[in-house]
Amino acid sequence: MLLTRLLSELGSASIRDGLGVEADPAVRPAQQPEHGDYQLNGLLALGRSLRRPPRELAAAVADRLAGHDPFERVEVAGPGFVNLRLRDAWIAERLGDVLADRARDGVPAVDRPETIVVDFSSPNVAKQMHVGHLRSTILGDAIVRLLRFLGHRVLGDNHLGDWGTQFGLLLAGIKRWGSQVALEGDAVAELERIYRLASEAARADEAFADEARAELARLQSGDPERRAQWQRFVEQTRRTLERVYDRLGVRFDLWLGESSYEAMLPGVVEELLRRGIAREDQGAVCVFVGELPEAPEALRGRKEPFIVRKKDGAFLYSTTDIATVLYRRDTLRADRVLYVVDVRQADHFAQLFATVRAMGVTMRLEHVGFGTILGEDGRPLRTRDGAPVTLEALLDEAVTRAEARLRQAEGLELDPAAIGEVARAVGIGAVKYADLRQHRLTDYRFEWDKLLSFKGNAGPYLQYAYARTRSVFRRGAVDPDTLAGPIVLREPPERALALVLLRFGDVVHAAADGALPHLVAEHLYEVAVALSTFYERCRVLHEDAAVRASRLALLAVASRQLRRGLELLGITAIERM
RNA sequence: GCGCCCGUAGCUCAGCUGGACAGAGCGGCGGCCUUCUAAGCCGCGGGUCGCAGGUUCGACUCCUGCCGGGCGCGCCA
Repeated sequence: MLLTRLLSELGSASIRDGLGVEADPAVRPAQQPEHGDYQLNGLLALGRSLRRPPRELAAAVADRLAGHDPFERVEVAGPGFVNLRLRDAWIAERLGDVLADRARDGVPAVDRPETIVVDFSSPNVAKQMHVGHLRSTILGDAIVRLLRFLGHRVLGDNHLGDWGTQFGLLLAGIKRWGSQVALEGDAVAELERIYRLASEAARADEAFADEARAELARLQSGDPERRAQWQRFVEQTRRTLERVYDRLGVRFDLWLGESSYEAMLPGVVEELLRRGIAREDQGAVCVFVGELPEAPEALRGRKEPFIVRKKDGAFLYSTTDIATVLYRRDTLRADRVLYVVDVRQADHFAQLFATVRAMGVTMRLEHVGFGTILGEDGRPLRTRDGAPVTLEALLDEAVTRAEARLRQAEGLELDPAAIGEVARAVGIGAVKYADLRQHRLTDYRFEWDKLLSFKGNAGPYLQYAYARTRSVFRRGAVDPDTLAGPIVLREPPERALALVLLRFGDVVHAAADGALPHLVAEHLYEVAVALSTFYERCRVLHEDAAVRASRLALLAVASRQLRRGLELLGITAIERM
């Protein structure tokens, strides 16, 4: 159930009946408990446009609203708010519906499913993943899960950087510094080493740079030997990547790297030229995006071009990105594409979108940007020696630290054999939660002690809250899936918990619509807090049958919602900890 | 130079797209384990929402200017 939608519909109908106009009732959860559970703010705005006193309008609407089933109290307050207090029994019944809805936990699917491509993670071949890829991977995965849960056909696509200039450098570098032994060992680390040497050499030594360009030309013209070498790079890299994705629990539907679009590139440039969207300038083919009628405000009048072919004839990632848009439209039949990419690339996407709009592309394209992960010093996260932190090392440290914390915890309900598994779930969950906790656009500070603190708003707290619910079911020897209530709300903590739980549908929809997983994180934290308070004040198992049945049912909804919410964020729920 | 983003409690962050006295976590102070996990709960203290104007019945939210910080801007991705 979407509580806000339900209340909005009642609100709109009451405005229609009472005032004879169509208007958004602007339903919001009440800020203060004295104001009730929900409030209508819409009459204030309406007062202005109708030039009538808002309180008068609010009174008319409150009148129409008052009779309806959900409300215990409807009252006009302040300058023209309508405060709504929901009936305990109504809340309990709706929660009963959620309890019965085992498939969706009360979150309705969207009315109109779409095909949505989510472009995320997208690391480079021949490089290890480092923290720079963490947010795209975690955020992208959560967004995929959210959209998919709402019934969309979602294609998570790992748009690998598997084509381009770096391969010329790599091929030339291998000839010079490659070690067959090392390549058979940790191939990606070796490739990375060679790449570093080669890119340095290319800067210092023109002859070597030429050599690299020649290698690239041979690769791109289909030389079989180089092609085979490249293929090996891709395969070796993919194996290394899969190891990290496995640990993170991340899956893709597609691995269509940049090389997949190679054949389309000449055609893209031709079309742009033919249609007059691009023109040659200083030997390069450029789209002067600032001149396009499709240009957004921020790009209007900009002089810098969007270059789609270099003066040496080579294509760029801009070209590939255009081809990718066309492929996603024509072959994947996407309605929407989400690019989960660092916000610093906002200009690139603005240019890309304006260019493809000029080509007649109408599907929804959205750059889902995100901020930078900062170290404890407030600068972008790096190792002591300035190198980017690899994801593998980061995850290792998270698990190690989690295990150390678990071992020093008192009252552990864990047999030693299970510690490793729980440490993995807690460590990795903590890293993910630290990322998903705040608005994706803000830069955030990565602080080990905070994210693994095991107290306050951190990943382990949510996992702990879930584990506690499971513990009650175990101790009571009840199967939560067979509980049927009925739920009766007796104590304030029960009502507070129930009300929070009823918001889940609204939250999941809002999070999916805005690609804002932090809304789910925030909600789960509220559930956990409400649950802890409930737990503190209300006994469950040692009560008489009716109270016990009701509280177990309430707990079952909370338990499932935590599990579902964590799953939507890609965080493992733990049975015991 | 042009453009984008940010500035909210000592620290880390929310603030639902203008609404009722601005919220949470950490840290500080004080309480609570003979009852289903104290990794918890309850309470207290803490903010001129960078500054100055403007629009509005009403501004953390919208507009303008300034200050401070981050980032992006022809042939890398």
